[in-house]
Amino acid sequence: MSHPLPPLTALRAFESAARHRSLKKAAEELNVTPAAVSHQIQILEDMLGVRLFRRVHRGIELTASAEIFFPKLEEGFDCLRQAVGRLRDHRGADVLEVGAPPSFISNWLMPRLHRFVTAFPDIDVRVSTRVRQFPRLPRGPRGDVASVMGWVDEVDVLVVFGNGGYPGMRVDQLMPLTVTPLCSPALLEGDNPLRQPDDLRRHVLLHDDRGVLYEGPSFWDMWLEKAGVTGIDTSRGPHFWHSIPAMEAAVACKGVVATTKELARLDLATGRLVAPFPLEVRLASSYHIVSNEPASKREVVRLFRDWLGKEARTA
Amino acid sequence: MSHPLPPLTALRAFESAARHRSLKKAAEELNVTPAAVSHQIQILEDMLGVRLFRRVHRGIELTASAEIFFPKLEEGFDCLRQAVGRLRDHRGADVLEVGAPPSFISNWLMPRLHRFVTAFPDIDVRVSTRVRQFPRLPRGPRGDVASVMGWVDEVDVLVVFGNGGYPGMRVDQLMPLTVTPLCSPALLEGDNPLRQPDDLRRHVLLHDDRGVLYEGPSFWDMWLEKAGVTGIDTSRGPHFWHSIPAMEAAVACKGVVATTKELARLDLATGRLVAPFPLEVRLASSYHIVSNEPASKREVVRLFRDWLGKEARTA
DNA sequence: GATAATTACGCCTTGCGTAACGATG
DNA sequence: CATCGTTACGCAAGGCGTAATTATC
Repeated sequence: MSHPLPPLTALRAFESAARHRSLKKAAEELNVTPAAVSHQIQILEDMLGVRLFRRVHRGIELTASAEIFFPKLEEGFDCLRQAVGRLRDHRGADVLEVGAPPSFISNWLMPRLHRFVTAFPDIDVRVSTRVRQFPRLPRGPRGDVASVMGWVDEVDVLVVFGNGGYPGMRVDQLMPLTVTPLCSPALLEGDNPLRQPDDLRRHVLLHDDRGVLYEGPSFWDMWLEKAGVTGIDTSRGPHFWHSIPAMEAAVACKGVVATTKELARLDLATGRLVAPFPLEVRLASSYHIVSNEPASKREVVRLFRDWLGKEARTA
Repeated sequence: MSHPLPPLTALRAFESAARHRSLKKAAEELNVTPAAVSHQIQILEDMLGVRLFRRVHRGIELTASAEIFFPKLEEGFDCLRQAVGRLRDHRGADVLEVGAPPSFISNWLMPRLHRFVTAFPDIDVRVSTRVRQFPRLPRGPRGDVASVMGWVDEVDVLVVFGNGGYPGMRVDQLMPLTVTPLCSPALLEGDNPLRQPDDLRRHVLLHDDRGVLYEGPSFWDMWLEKAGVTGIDTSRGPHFWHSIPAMEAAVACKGVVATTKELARLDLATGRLVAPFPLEVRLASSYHIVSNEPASKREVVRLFRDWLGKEARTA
């Protein structure tokens, strides 16, 4: 324990040579010349003060010391190989771990992912998510950054909503986002039909609070200001930290939600939701593709990043 | 298996840093600077394409990948440390394994070894022996060399009888040997008292065949020729491959043995044997201290070799 | 401001290849 | 004489140190 290990390259050379009972085969395994292996083993013999191989005829034999030495050594290197193998299985050349918020996954990624899987059938895509615990994080960009930094190392690619300022990371903007009111088509008719923005004062406002949490102003305030509507009390109505329950409430005719149109693509297509007004407000924040520096260079990560960008442009 | 391991120094740096949860402590353990450890870990992160440490506050945290990676890695390096430890226990800095023929051990080494042990109480001396299987070995120097080469790597120091020509070995002559007839004191009197060499023709000749096996001429032929005695049939009498049974036969009054006086020191001192004639014949072969090259440099080996030489000169 | 980690730069050791040599069946 | 291991020599890269820098409490 207290003694430092002998040079590791020498140990590796010996382990391989002892396993193969041949310097030549060890040299092949290690992709070096037999001379290099021979040299390493002599270094080891000198450092340990023990002869390890008996040079005999055509090849080598283990000495008694080597017989004592070798088994644990082989076991050790087996462990190292296993350790690397585990990592390769978990985060291997053909394994891609993607992290994203639940709303992005269910409303944007999943409807498209089959195309990536079809295009690259050898890549094992694993999608994981985290529900952000907003109360525990500081609001605004600070909390955003802290959350990303604590997550990005656990995956290969992260898709996050934010301003993109993640130091030391490879960051690509995926797509800008636009906010507009959305509601059930039932609200377009009935007692208080939604015809113009001013009609909103007679409806329940559902609040997707991501605006407040990430940007400062709420989505409703942003949109109503652009729409030139005044005199509406935006403190009314239920608040949601995440977009999915906010949109579900809208689908259930509980009111009108101001949220990102891009995440409602499916509900809009199927008619569960409609956008009653053409005005859309571009957000300062947007979705970003984030990877840490080592991961960003991996082939699978590059492929997926490119594919995400192409999907965002074409759809 | 098929993939080569990442650089081992990088693996070692990571293992140490992950175990200590600190680059600084790892640097201390590895006797390098924190900068070196940091560099190694970045190399590893780049090669694996995975971030391993989350840089946080004062220190580091393991990422999920590192948590998967680390345990087997630690186990692996533990095995390497154990492997080296076993070797150190078996052939450690304070362990000295001595090999010698049985006759040398019981008749020369053991009576003196207590002085070495007293002088160097921290050195754990382990004496081992091999009974040479003469029928299986070619006679003369060739068999001698083959036997030594197959033994010297299993011990730290070998004391052997021979001509000293062991290629690639560190060889020191321990002491020259002289041959003279030895017999029980009972034979000096009685019916056929041994007064002069010529009296030998009326006694049984016991043959210590090491002369034939190592040098060519038998001990009896050598001695009788020097003594100027002719007409004695040296084919008479029992032959022994090893000196101990030959000397035991002499002690038991079975006859007169021509053997190396130096190995009979104890029996001569206690009077179990006597040397009836002053003539002693110097052998060409002698005892040599032999070590392989790595072992010969070890401190304990150097000490023991010097001690052997001093003992041989003073006694 | 103190501690720990990272970066930049340069040195020097280490590991390796080539090629000639040695041993052995 | 064919094969495998060793030796000699020299190059190139990897590993490391020093010192300045960054980050975080």
